[in-house]
Amino acid sequence: MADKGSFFEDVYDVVRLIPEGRVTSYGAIAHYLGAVKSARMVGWAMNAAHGLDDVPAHRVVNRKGMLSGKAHFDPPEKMQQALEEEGVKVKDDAIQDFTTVFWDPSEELSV
DNA sequence: TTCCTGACGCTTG
DNA sequence: CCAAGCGCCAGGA
Repeated sequence: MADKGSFFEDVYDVVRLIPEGRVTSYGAIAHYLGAVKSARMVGWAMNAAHGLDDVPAHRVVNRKGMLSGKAHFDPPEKMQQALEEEGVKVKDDAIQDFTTVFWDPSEELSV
């Protein structure tokens, strides 16, 4: 968060702070960054995070809890697998108990 | 420099 | 209630 070279770095930082077994939505991250209307930018940032192994993109889903970006992973199935490994139940490319495992940066990071 | 596309989200029909 | 369209910001060609 200190060095904000680009909007992406901010996103990466927040995603990296996502605790294990928890997930968040693009909109939540965008909201935390102050770009509520730019949820798409968050997703875009994740696209650039492709080469970053420090960014657990598999913990980021859309507001419905669906693994929308699953198709963008190296092995698409790895996203669901990684989530289940952390204790997150996934069914039909959708996170179960999404509201329970949901992690809001604005709440946990207390702005 | 201009046009198009894109891991989303909300409002309206 | 379900489905479709529009809005937004930024990067790449």
